[in-house]
Amino acid sequence: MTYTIHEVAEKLGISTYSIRYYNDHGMLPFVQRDANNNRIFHDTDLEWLSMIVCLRETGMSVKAIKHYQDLIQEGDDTINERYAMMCAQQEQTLAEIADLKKHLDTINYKVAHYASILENNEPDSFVPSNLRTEAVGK
Amino acid sequence: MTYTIHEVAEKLGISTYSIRYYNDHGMLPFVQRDANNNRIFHDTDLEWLSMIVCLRETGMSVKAIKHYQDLIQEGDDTINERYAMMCAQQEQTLAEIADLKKHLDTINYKVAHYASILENNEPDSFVPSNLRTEAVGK
DNA sequence: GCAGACCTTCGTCTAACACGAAGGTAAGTA
DNA sequence: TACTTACCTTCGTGTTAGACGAAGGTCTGC
Repeated sequence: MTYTIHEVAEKLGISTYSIRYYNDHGMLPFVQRDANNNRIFHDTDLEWLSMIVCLRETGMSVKAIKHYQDLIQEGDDTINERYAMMCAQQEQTLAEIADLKKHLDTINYKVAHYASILENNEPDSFVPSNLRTEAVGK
Repeated sequence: MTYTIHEVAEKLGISTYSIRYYNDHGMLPFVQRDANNNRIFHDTDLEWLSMIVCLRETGMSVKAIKHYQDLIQEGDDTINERYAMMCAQQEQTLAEIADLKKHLDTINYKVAHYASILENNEPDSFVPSNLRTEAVGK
């Protein structure tokens, strides 16, 4: 089973630009070409790509992902470093989720604030209207 | 109580570059200057900045934040649009948290995988060692 | 035998900063 | 007074991770 770059893009929810970018930067070294030089992707490539997407979306840089992939290719001696990388990524992702939840609270507050104004038909000028009261809404 | 740009940067965990960038792009229109033309920040500026940080970290573009701020300055007629913006942001943030949690599962799997290899002193070559088995680790 | 739909590579453009350089000002100190 | 240190400013370029258009090749269907 093989896929075109467009099929892969759709399957993984990323752009063809990104896929070429990853390929050009050595992050997909096994992608084959057909007689017309078109990239052809196998399921294993898809798996790798989805790992790349996972790492990118959790904030790992392209450079670091490339390094991680190089480590894998170097073999068993690099398992310690790979382990460290994934631990760091785990921690960072947990921290980001926590951050987002905090920010979500602020946004929830804003939504409720506006909803109550709209419901009660209370104009904002009910409260002295200036930017200050708007800013964080504590 | 006023603050220097460095104090604000430290307080909010962002760079002075970012603060100047936001200021230069009209997102902090009330920041005053001292006799030497240095920016001086008040608590209300801090509140605004922390709202900017919240929106940026939940993925709103600088341009959209500027627009939101313009809406606030335009007054009560824009509450509907502001409400819509915050609702969209709320939804997007919820989606991103969900995404991150999914990715975290994948990373957790990797961490456990490496941990078990290191604990049992099992070399990776125990399993036919190639990139494929590494990729997602399902 | 040509249009349309793909594909490629190449090159420029963008957002949101990051950072260095050049130069001004203020405070501490020898 | 002169000098150093430590800020600040503006200006301009560099970076990351793509997004996108243009030019041109190739396959397919009519």
